Amino acid sequence: MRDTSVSSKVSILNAAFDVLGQNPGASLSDVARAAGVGRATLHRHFAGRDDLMVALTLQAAEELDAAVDTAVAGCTTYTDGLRVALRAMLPLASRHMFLATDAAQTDPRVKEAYATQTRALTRDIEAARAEGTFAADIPTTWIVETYENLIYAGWAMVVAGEATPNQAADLAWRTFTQGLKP
Amino acid sequence: MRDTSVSSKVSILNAAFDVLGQNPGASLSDVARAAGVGRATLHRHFAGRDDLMVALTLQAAEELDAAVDTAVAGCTTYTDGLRVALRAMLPLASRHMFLATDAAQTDPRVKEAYATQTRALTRDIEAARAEGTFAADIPTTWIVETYENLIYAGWAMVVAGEATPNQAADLAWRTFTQGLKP
DNA sequence: CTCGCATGAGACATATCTGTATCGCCTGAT
DNA sequence: ATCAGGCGATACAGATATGTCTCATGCGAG
Repeated sequence: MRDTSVSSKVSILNAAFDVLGQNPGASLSDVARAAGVGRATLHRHFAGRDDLMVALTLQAAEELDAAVDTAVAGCTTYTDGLRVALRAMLPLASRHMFLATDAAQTDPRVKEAYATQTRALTRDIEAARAEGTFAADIPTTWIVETYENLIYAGWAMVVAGEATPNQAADLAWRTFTQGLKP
Repeated sequence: MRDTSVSSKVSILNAAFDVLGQNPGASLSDVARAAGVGRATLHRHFAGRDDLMVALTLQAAEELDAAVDTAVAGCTTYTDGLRVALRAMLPLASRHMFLATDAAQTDPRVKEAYATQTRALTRDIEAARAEGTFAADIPTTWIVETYENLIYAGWAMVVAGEATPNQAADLAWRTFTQGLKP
């Protein structure tokens, strides 16, 4: 078998991340054109829009897992793990948004991937809390919410050209722990 | 003139905030049904989807302005103004999102409303910075980004039933200024 | 060189959305 | 009571998206 099939499938997924990320209502024709493949080829690899959305979401989850796992490999504390995970996740923020999208949320695999992701983050935050990183009277759910939204904020800075990914990650982590006061 | 016309127009706008806020790709039939009016009536009040989006965005901007203006009336410092403005904006977060949507961004009135909103927030943050509220080495653009994202985070807490609007606003403001550390 | 297979282009049918027009009904004003 | 105007329901046409199928092409494996 030629390897063009896997190649075009990857092209479609990458183009779909771009096109559907910027405009979730874009047509599959737009996605196929952006991928440089025929519309029929897209339908050969994905049954339809829903199938494509599920594939995108699962790949986003996979990429996030891989990036975070690699990044936190050398960390000795959970707090430091959160710091480097934020740095690793920030450039993938636009893909991470697919996880939170309701679109493919009905698929059981997607639901499981999202739940696993949230559960892992919650667990690490609880562990970091035990290390004394967070105030005792702040709910864990708020910490999770803050963590994710600061990642988006950082990525917005990068997209706006106001910061490099690492600068944005440092700003986000500093704000996460200390806030903006002098 | 009977007042039913303004009534149904308001119904449509409110339903559109809900329906299109939750699913931007929803059809105008869905909006009309949620508003409890016929599809034809929707077209009588709004020329089409674009027109409706513009109306939603302008009303969101207007509501935000009014809420913030009322809230900050008695504030003596810009820093305190930011604090109470956050509290006032948080319950309107789902409508504020329409301002950031690219959908109606081509309309000049929408562009102006969005630019005015951002400019006012930037100005107030600069003024609060002069009051010593923010560290000198943090860019104003990042402060703006953080402010808006913490509002969304707070609203997410409210939607999830994890906090009341005021509790969420307090958490957001505390995180904004001091971060999450003990 | 020849064959297999994925692909691109395009035809085709179907479904949904959209915008417009029409008609009868009902409500509230006079 | 009468009347004007807003409304719901419905029909209709055009546009777009979607899913399926066919056919010729080109590239690589054997």
